[in-house]
Amino acid sequence: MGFSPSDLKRLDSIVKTRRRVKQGEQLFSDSDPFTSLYAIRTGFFKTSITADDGREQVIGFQMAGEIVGLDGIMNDAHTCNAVALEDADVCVMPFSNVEELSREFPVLQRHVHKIMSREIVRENEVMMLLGNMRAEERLAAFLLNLFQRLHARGFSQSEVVLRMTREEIGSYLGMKLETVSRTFSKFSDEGIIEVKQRYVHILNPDALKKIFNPRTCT
Amino acid sequence: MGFSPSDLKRLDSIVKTRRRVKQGEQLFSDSDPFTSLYAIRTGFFKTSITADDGREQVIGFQMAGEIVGLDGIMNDAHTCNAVALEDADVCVMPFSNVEELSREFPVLQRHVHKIMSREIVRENEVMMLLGNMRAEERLAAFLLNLFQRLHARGFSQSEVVLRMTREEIGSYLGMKLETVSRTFSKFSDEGIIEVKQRYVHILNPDALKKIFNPRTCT
DNA sequence: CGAGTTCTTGACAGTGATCAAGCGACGTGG
DNA sequence: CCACGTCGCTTGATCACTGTCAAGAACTCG
Repeated sequence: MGFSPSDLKRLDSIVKTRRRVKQGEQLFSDSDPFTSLYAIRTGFFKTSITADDGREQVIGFQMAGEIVGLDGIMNDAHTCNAVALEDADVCVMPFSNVEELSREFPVLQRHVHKIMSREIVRENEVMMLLGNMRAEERLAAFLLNLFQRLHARGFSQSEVVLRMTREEIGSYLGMKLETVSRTFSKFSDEGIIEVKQRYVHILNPDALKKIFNPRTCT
Repeated sequence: MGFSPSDLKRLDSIVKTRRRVKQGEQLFSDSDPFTSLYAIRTGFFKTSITADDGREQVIGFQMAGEIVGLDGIMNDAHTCNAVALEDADVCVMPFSNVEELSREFPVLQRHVHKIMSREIVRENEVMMLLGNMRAEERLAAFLLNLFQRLHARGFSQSEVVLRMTREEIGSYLGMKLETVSRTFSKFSDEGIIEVKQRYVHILNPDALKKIFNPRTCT
């Protein structure tokens, strides 16, 4: 990409610190001081915020290649929690280094901006889900998105063992765990998927797409 | 702030282009090429996305001092629409200039990052609203947020003439316009607010806070 | 002043929440 | 290796909140 060896060495310094996070452990939590962004190398995370009265809202599920911690930049303190849903390995990227190198390498600068913009656009889409869609549409969208991301990482596009509970899916999608369970069962009865606890097998992806977006997928 | 006159001149160049947007007109729309961020000088905007089947989701309402267009960075194309809800005046900030000057002035760079992070955090909060809250809580949160922002800009903290319709409020909050109207009426019956069409007068802000967050405001 | 838009309100219906019970899977320790 | 306890999942019955449909009132703007 046109970098000199010394450039590459400096760029590499950003990702040299690693941190392991065991399943169930927090990578960071609400009100922790913000120092770094984290690039997920392996593993699976959920991020969530907690209201004063204790209600939890899952903000997203993150997997290898994705970045967490962007929420902390604003106030130099994190505003959400990141918990590993399976043993994970992350690159710790001190944000001051990221900023320093961004000033030097426009390609990196652009990349950082795109990552933040992508997160904004992703959340816009979630708002559409939560504001306009019904339970079946939400779960269909969730499954399609999850499988698409897994497939991009070389996993099967039709089978998965979920890392999150029904309750966590429900929190993300703005519905109760019972409704998640019932909707899974409904899809199963209709032959669209096969479900057994955490195991999910997509039998008819087109049917899911049709549920997600009735108009365009006729 | 320690800038030389020539620095200031260059920084100023970022905000020299102005654009007027009349009520009802679009500042940009979905799939427009992305070139610039826009800083609102005066006026009031809504941003929204439209699903393939036509359903609209209002993403946010923006007022003086706020930045719109961040969604476009990701793909060099906008992914939402920005419509003026009252005559507006914006600074057009070509994003390539913003990036160039960010490389030169760390203070500006940090500022840009914070703006993007703030937008991410704001959307996290909206997800909490949409995923966990009931109609009354959503509307209370909406009013408190709106008045807080207006007050920070020197407007009354108790009276406002809304710029948006019931339908737009409903879209933002994930509820139907009738529910918005009924909830306004309910607050009015309870003596918490006075409403007449677009005019809203907060009589009892503490009651609103209690509705928004029952636990902490007892 | 009149047409069209926006808002309010009522009656009713439906989706999803709540409450409750039982089942299944998994892990730990005897 | 099996028994048991815990946690997560499924399913049923009922209920409440909000959506839908409808009509009329209030307001806005040409």
